[in-house]
Amino acid sequence: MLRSRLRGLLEEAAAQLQEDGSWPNGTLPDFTVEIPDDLAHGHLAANWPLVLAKTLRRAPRQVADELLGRIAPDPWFSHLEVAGAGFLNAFLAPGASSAAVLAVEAGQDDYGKVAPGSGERILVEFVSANPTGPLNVVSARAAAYGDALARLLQAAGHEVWREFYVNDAGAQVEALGKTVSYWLKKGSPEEIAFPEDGYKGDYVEEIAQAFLAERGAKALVGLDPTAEIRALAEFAVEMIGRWRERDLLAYGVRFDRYFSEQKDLRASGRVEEALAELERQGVLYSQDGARFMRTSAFGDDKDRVVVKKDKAPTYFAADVAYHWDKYRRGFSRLIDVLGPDHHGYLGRMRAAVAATGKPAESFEVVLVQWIRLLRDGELVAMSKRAGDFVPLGDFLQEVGVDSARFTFLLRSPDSPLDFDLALAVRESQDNPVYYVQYAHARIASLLRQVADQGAGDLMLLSEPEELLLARRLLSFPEELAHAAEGRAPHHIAHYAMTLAQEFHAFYNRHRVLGVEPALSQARRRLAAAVGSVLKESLGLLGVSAPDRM
RNA sequence: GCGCCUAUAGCUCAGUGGAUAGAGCACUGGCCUCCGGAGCCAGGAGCGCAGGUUCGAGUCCUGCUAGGCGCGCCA
Repeated sequence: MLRSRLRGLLEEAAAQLQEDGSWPNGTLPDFTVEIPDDLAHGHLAANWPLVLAKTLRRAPRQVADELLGRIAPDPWFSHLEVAGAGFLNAFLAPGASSAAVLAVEAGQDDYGKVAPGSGERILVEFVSANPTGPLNVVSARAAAYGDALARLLQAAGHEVWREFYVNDAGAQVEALGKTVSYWLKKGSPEEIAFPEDGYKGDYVEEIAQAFLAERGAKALVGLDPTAEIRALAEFAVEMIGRWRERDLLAYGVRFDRYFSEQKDLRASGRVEEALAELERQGVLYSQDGARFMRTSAFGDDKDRVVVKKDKAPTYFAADVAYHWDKYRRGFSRLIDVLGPDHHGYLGRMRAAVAATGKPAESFEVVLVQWIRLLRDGELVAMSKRAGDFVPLGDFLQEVGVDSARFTFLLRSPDSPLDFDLALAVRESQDNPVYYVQYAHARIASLLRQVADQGAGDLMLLSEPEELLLARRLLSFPEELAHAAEGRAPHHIAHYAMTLAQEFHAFYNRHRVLGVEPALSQARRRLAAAVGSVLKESLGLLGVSAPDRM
């Protein structure tokens, strides 16, 4: 909206120059319009003359002058100037302030968003933590990221579905069942040794107690050991699932579906169907008694086993089936948000997608790096199996939802993050999120006090601080699109910080109340517009925008 | 050994190939008779190392160093 305005002006000027023969015809190279840090470089800066210099074979500044001579007057810009090596710097005029306020008002709470239905159908899978223990703080980052990404994509006009893959089949769940069994029998004549691959957290004992309370010891009578462990595992997974949903809900994350590997894939025959599909595609072959998939033909390092010697499908086979099923449900794009420990998996998964005949670029993976948990500078080990982790619920209790989400979303997903728990708790009051929320509350308070007495005159918004706010507001749609495109919610967090900062600066320097009515009303509308965009930004991050704090 | 991510201010991190590299926290000094001082203004200090591409590199390429993670007929 903002950048494209300047871009349009420049392109028109260039078209004229081409038309009258001053410039050669043909496609001109692309250029950037950026928001400089230093206002001396204008509100906006374009580098086209620098880029064009080679094509046109003349000095950048001369190109700039030629462009400048053809640029039509525009109400958004007071003037443009040539600067530096050949930048075109543009300075905003009150027309831009006016346009900014009107645009935000017209958009209601959807300013900058793209109407739904214009985009793709996207399935975002995230968290997908093993169902063998309560969610811990490591999942918090992935949950914040995946949810914010989903919100962003929705804002960008896509239809988005959030899914959590529950990996509830296989050895680890069995180990969980064995551990529950251990606790049930502890202290009784049938007491058994703690399972070698058992889970050490206290929560398993809690599950055993709950089993006794809800089902009673009789529930296991007559079951053979395998059936007993299966029953206990099922109970445990269910209970952990309830904890999981409770924690995620408290965190503001709601999944459209928890997709069970056991029920939705294996029991329903999806794995066999997917394998049959792969057979049809002719990408399977037998070797050493196992069934292999020719993933190496699609860019993987080597071929992978899908059916083991013992005829059981591998975890990989289930995952192939899962993704195949996602496409079959009508999604045109899949985004997997995974931990860095899964990256060894990407090659074969991409190959699998390609092998089922789907366009490779429709399957995206975002690796969210670990957070390294520290407590007073000491590294905290985090292994579910060792029972040494910080549960999500406790973490949120200590740090707070808004504070936690904002902290995670301020960072790019591929940046490893050191998170000192002691520090986070101590400093949660200093969290940048409050800076943004404070700006919003301040505006809400202001609006409670300044009566709406007409439209005022938006063209009076000509102070430097007002023009900066106009620039920031006008850039929001582009910022949003850019963040969605780059799968980068952290751009929105930084945008919100900057907008809040620019509002605080404006507010400290200028008064809304007690100035002439036409100006007062214009400033009221400007403040309201800022408040509205702050709220939208925070909303995209899943952070609340309180009117009072 | 191979692969992925990372290295920017004292700390935690931003930075679509552009100008004098930014923010928050921490530290120092100023700022309300008045719309919320959880705020504003000012100050110091930084791109791991070496090459290359480019008019221009924190950004792209190569090598090196350091840290994290991964390389099963486990899940």
